Amino acid sequence: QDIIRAQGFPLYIIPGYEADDAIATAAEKAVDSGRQVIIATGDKDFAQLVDGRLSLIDTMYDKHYDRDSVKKKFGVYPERIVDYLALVGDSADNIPGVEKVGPKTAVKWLDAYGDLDGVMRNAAFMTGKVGEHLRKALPNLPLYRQLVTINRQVPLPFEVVDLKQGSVDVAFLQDQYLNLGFKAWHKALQGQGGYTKLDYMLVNTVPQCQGMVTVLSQMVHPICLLGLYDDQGYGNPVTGLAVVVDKHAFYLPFAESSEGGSAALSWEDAVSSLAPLFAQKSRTWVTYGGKIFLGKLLDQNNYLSGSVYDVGVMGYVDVGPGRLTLSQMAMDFLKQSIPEHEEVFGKGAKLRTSESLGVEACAQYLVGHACQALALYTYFSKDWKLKDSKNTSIYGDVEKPLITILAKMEHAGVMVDRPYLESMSKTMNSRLLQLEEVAYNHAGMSFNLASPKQLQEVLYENLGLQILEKTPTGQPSTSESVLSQLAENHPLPKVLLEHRSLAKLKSTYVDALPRCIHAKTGRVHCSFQQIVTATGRLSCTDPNLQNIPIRTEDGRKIRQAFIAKEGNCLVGLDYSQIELRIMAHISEDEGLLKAFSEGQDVHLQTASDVFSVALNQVNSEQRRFAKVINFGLIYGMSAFGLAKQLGVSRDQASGYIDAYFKQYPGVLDYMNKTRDFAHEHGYVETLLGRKLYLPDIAAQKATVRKQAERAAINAPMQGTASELIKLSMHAVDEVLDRYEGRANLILQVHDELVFEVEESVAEAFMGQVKEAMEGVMQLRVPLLVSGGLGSNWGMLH
DNA sequence: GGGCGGTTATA
DNA sequence: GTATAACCGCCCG
Repeated sequence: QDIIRAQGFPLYIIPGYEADDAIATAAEKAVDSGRQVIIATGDKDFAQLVDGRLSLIDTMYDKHYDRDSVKKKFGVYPERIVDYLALVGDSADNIPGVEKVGPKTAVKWLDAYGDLDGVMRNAAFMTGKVGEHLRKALPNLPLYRQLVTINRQVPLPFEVVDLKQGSVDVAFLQDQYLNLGFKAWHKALQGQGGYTKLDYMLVNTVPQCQGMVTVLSQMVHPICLLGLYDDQGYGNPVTGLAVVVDKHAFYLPFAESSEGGSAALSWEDAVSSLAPLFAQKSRTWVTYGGKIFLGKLLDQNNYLSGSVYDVGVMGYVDVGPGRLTLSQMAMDFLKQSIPEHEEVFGKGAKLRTSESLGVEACAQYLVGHACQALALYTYFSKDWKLKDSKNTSIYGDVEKPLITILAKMEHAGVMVDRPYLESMSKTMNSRLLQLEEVAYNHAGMSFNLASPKQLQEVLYENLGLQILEKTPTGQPSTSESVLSQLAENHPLPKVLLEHRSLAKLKSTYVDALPRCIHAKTGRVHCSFQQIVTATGRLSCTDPNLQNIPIRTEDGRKIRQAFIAKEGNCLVGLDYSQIELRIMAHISEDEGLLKAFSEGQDVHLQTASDVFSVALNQVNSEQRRFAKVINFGLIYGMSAFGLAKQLGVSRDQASGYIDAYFKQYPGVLDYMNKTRDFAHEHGYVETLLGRKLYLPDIAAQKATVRKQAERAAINAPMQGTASELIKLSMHAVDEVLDRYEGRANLILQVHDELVFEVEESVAEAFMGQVKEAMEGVMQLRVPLLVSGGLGSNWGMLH
């Protein structure tokens, strides 16, 4: 409403009346005062108002309606429209009309009998089904006609002259459009009416490319490189490249291949021409999502020797995840409008290829984005401290060196045993069919076991089992924890549990992984995401190799499908209790520090302290409880949550927590201080100074706020752990250099690194990596790394 | 075909 | 009780 007023349009709200009626009344007044009136609407009801002085315009379809065109469109003149609508009905207004009567019948009747009254008088003579329907609707037809008739007796609080457009409040609109992200309107307000055409040089031959390189090599400015891909997945071609430096912009469209003497430029030729530039050690490169580009260079045995500034990663370090597309950052930080990839290329089934879009459109898109990337680099470099108070830079020291490492990992890929998984799939399939049969027998009917909706009917309506938990939407839950409890009273839930876990393993891993094996390399190349998590962790997609099963026996078999190439083995090293050690370090709690420095089993030590028994007197249940408490603390748990997890009363759980904090007061102090800090600042910090923002920390709703408080307690520990392993990846990268290709880092799983190493050097390598990982940070507690090696990933621990 | 809820795999 | 990604069914247009 504010925007409508600021646009200079008078806005009237007349309580108790429909807008249709107010519009019609105003229109009639205007006609009476001798004016020609046009109503802009898509609503067909208005056709009843049309006469010589009043017409309609449907802006959605760019159509104009006068008397004759109303007759042409509906088959009747405006004065019969209400009769017509009463017969046909109007779903938008909830008028049913006469059943089975559509435009054809209505027009036929109205032509034959003049008007609705005529039709009604002759209802008795109508033959067939429609005749019956008409007679059935007869009593209601006058009401329908009344309902579709627009009321022209609305008391208007204005005169026709008041409807003139007033002045436009440009400043207000500019501000609102910017805040609301109405980019096109914002741009239109600047009087530019769309995106500015950019000047760039088209580079589509090898000599032109060499010419460009000659120009660029003499310039010292940062160069922005932005690749274009129809599909960002591993192994897909680069379809275009924008090169922007200072005031110069180039666009290189890539032809499939330049073999056979074609003059067109191929990606391979471009890399060869650009190689001298890539080799410059002092060059600053600016990118967005540059990891993909680095991967493409690795395919060509090439890489960037200079510094890589990825504005996506810089944005992530500065403001955290979310709103990190170039388009969003350009708007948020630079107040500049460029289109999203989706706006130009579409999405889903309607995704367009760069070829179908054409070189000019791709060039406009990519060069525009490259210009903004360069501007964002400038913005982050001056406005944003590359060095902070702790003399470390999250971007420069943690994230920047990681980009190349991630590109190398993805490029290396992982070997997966296809025949092994395919045979496992068959075994699982027959077991699933068996379970299905058994389940149908227990249920007394067949149904889709994978449908929670159908399952819920079977369990709670047909079998009458007790509803123990509800889903967030209020439906009775059929989750694992519920089914486990129900299994004590009925045989079906146990069968479902086995079916569920087996089906999950089969669809997510056993069947999916072979489909991920790349045709050219014979390996699986996942994608590590560097700018998505709230804590600084990496995530992994396409496929996610950070959630490969390990806990169950069946699950572990899937790990065995991850193997090493001929003559190599897999080496895995992981930090033990890393987050708990970080908590000990940050909180400086004496008891916890002591537990770790003495090299104790920390859960055993906790159990001994909390339950006041000697170390050698702790029983297995006490140790299990202590372990749950230790984990719970890292997650900011409450007595309620602990009780649920342990299956004890809330009071008992509360007692354990009290006993814990009494033994480890420094931990309690840390929790309180962290929560307070989060409330005061809206963020918390990792050990290296990364700010982790908590937008919900001041929420009105207690549940939302409490959740943010728990996240605040967890974030410094999870975040610091993520930094620690990132630093260890840098350290390990140097070890890898010494092995000259005989060892490669292939996976990172939050506290674990997995390598593929030549068997002959594996033992020695493992020792060096362990040392590098343990020495990556000096904390108040020692860092302990345990490792293992074997022919597959299932054998490493 | 796309989006969402329910569920489950990992650290 | 923290942090993720992916699968399936279901519902919508």
